Amino acid sequence: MAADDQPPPTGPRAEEEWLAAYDPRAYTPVAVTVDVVALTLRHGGLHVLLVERGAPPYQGCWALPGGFLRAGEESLDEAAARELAEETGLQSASEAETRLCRLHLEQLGTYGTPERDPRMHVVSVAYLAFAPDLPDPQAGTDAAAAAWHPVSDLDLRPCGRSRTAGVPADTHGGGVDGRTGPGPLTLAFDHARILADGLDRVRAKLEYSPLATAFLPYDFTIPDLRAVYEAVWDEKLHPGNFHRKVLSVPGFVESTGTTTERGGARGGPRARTYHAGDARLLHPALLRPAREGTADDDAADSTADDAGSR
Amino acid sequence: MAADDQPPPTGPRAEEEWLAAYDPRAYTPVAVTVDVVALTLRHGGLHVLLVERGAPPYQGCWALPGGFLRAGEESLDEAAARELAEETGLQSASEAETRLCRLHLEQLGTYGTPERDPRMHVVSVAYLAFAPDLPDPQAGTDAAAAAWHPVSDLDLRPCGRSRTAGVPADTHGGGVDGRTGPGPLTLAFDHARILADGLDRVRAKLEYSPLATAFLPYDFTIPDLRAVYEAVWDEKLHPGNFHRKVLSVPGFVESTGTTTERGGARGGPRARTYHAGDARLLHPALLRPAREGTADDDAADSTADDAGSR
DNA sequence: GTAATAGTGTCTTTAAGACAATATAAA
DNA sequence: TTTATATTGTCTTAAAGACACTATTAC
Repeated sequence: MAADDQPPPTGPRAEEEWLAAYDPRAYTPVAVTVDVVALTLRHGGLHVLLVERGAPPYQGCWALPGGFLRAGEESLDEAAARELAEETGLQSASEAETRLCRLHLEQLGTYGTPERDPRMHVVSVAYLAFAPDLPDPQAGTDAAAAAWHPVSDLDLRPCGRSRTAGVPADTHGGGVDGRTGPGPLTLAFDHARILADGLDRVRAKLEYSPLATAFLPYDFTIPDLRAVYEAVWDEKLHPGNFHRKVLSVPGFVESTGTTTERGGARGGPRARTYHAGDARLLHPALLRPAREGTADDDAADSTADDAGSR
Repeated sequence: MAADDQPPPTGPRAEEEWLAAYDPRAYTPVAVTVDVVALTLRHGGLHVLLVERGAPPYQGCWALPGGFLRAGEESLDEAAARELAEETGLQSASEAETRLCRLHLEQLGTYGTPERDPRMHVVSVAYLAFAPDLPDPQAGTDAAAAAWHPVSDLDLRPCGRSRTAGVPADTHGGGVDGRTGPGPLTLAFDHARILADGLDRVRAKLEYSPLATAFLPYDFTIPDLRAVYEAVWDEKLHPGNFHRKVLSVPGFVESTGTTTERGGARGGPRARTYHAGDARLLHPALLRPAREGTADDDAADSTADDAGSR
């Protein structure tokens, strides 16, 4: 269903309640927001876009960028794209087209426990975005501060166990590049959980989809692509086997016929360049090397999508 | 973020708007509902639970069971479980425990285009449920009628292209078992899309998760399990290879040491029985046979979850 | 008996992973 | 020259799929 049948206030289904469905202001409200887990690769490491909260709760804490769904005006996808454009500061149409056109945006999952926001019941639809190296976000637009943070600097443990709302995690002046913070940052609300789910998703998705290319510019080399996999999976891959394997998957990459201008920073021949092929699914998949300790204790289903077949 | 920063009405971020976030009744409302794609196996075929709408819009059409999120009272998961229990008529605590305890419930995705419900902006969080053969739903509880419909009888084309709201698809008296309908049924709202996404998800999930066992009673045979795969994938599988493969995946099934009482309906030896093992991910996966025509045109990412690794 | 099915064995092909080797470019 | 890296080759092992075979049960 979409909207009908018993409205929120419990009780038998009477006619007046039926009609009440047409005026939702009459009963307990729910807020709908959209949050974005935006990932990019900088200096060879995976980074996530965060904003610093300027007001309670969790004042001074970092949080995922997001905002209210504009009711009646936009879809969830549109709201996510809008929030991301606002928060990255890529607001001008030209820049947004240039930098965000290659952006991949997909729904991650929806989080809606009543107590996740102390003020009211908030249902947040989380999105996952991958983009090639983006510039530092322009402040002044929205949040107090926005910055790319290395994922490895964040505390992603199960939950914000100590819900001491508003404690500014001692790393206030972490700097705009987020790389000088002292200890692991804790995120506001249940954003650590959302980010963890997003990381699980992107790690899984690299296996059976060609989305690693969304982290790279239009033309790239096989070693570039390998660097994406190594950063996201946090594992070294065998260069030779990786190279052969990528080329063996139909539709993954297409040769441009040219090579890079220079060799690698530390020597080596010039690499050939490629761009993304037309495959939407990798066949066969690029399976992650089996981790011994992590045999079966992965999350088989935490929250949201896939629909990817193979 | 969860709830803060600019409230829906556009404009610069002023203090009064900030405070307005604490009284969401002040601006355009959004309704949050939860819809469930409940799948079960009956007579060897995949069936979905539908309810017949008793009021406009789409009066007389079939729709996914669902209802409003009870703001402040329950999480999304709880709302989905509640709706499913209500709609299947398994309301009594004992029955619900007996029949729904083995139920698998996971979030599918969230649908929120402004025009998906003609009355107002409704954001629907869709869930996917698998269960062993369930009884026919008890009417009288909620919707006008609820019934299991063979998935093959439904029209799942891209969209409800003819949005002629309220036309009762000529199959009004299709019967409670939903198997005597004349033509393919069309679903209300965007429920055809949601169902299609759910089917994509379950088909993909059988590959790398042991969830096929959620369609079966506690004890089952390998041929039972094969029947689940064949019904969901709509493909015949090689009995010998399937049998060996299932047994070769660690943690998929565990032998009970006994066999069925009788052989197959049409002859054959008694099969050994098993129950689900403790693996949460299949390793190696049971890959679907490659369809020639469907090489790459699957949906690589339509809407929501996974977080399943491999 | 006849027909159908459970379960196993074997073989071929494909893909993954471990190494090794060669060529090219930076310092 | 030295060192690092791109790219290709070879070999071993694991798994998928095709096919054949035996044993068991319903009718």
